[in-house]
Amino acid sequence: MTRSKQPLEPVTPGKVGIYLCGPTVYKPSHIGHMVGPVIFDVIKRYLTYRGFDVTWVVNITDVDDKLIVESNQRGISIQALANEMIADYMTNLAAMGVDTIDHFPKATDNIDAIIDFISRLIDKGFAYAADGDVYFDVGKDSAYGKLSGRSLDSVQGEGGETADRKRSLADFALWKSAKPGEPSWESPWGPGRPGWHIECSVMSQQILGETFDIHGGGLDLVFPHHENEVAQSECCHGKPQARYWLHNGLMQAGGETGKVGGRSTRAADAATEVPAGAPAEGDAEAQEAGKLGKSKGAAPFSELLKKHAPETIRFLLLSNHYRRPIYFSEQRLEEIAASLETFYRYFKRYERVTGESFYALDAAAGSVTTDNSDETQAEVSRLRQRFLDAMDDDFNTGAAIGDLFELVRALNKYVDQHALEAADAPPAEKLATLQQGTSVLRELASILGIFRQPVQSAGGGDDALTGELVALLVKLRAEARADKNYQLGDRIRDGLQELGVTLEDRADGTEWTIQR
RNA sequence: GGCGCCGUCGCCAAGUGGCUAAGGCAGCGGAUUGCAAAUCCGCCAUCGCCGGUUCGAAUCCGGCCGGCGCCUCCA
Repeated sequence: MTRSKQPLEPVTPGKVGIYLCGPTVYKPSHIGHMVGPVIFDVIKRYLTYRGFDVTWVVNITDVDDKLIVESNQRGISIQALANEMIADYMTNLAAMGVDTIDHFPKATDNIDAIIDFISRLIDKGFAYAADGDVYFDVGKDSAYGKLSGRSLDSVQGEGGETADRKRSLADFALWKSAKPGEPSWESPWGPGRPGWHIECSVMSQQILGETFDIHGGGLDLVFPHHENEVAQSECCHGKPQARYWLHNGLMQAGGETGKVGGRSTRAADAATEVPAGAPAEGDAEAQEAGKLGKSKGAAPFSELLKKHAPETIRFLLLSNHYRRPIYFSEQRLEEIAASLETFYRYFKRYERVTGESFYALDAAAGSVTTDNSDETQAEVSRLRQRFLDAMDDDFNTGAAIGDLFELVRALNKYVDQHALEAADAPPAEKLATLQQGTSVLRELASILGIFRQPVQSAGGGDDALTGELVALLVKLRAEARADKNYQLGDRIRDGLQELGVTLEDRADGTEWTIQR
């Protein structure tokens, strides 16, 4: 509520309760729906790493006008629709590596509690029933508007057919009476269903308590959703609902060049200089910038997953500070994928040198950095500390990732300096230093929830035959080179390169990778 | 119109009063390599514009320009 960073002081020392507003399950999720979960997954991982006992709740809103409309259009029940979209959401979360959510409460599982909650608000005079509807009376809440920073008279409120039942247009529905054919539950005010905001007030309180620590959601939810939620909760029990509010920036659909909106006026300038109808049009969809959402028709997340590795998408979401908007484009994802190769190549290199898989390293073992007499060890512990400082500063994952790149460079340098890759039997203490430094990388990466599993092996081809064919060409090239027939060898290599196969000659043979 | 956010290297992106303005992608030079690839080393920005506060500002204040979000469903 202070609109500033504050030190974390949990309600209960050592424990942290987090509530993140989840999806209304009426359509397949798009990439925007993954932003909050990925960010809070990292937040939970970090707080857990720091020794807190964290409980994280993500609600599922499975009854709402939008579900009714969509289910009618498709001719299925809202339960069937909800189940289908929940399954889609869960699949997408799993792909993103978000597996730290403790509770997924559903609105329809908590109707009784919602009715109780509304009754209490009526009893306290903060809400009133009208023709089967129940509305929250914003005029009774002197604090209304404190979260989003707006004054009551600046709130328009929704008009429409219910306008005449409300005391003020800014009042919002806690309970909506059912029209014929609509799903409904019995209540003291007649058959109906919950309004949009009430489920979050109720379910957060049920699981995390009246006052909990962190409430999150997209920036677009600040008003009216969170404003109304705070109003309901705090009028109901008279205590603060959440101690800290974290709102993530929204995903912006970017153009092909990655230049979006205000990031560069040059694109706009150039456009005005170009005669209408000339080049620039290209791909109208890609030129458009703005928030993703149903109005923009963002692609289902499952489609995106077909084209890009999950880890690439996760990395994109963590590559800047969570409060800032994320500019999304195909080109951006390709750049991210290219930068990730630096890590993947190091992991393979580490395995060549030590015979041990990076992924087998113990993520918890990285913390022991005692000997700083060695230059590399000193650098590793310096970067580790900088990473943790960045995370302490409002979960600055963008800065933290920068430290990861510096860390991998320090480790590559160490391998180079001591020629560990060339040596038949590298000195044990050198290997120990390398292993120690690499386990720090593993430790820090696990906080971000990245590099947890090997990505599909970069060797190997689309199918077995491709792999065998490449292997055959590599063998032929090796024979040509053995005969000093470099011309033929290079022709094979260049030809493969044109097909997207890159060869790397090493002391112990030739390694190859396919870019797709 | 009201409320809020933002403008840092070709692109992405840290930094919000004082070390040489992180890091990535792209690019250039070098080491290495038969040549490459990979790796390492080096080079590559005075922070939208104007004015002010200050010993000192990308960082604070004011104005301007540009962009975005919310005010109606949206993570």
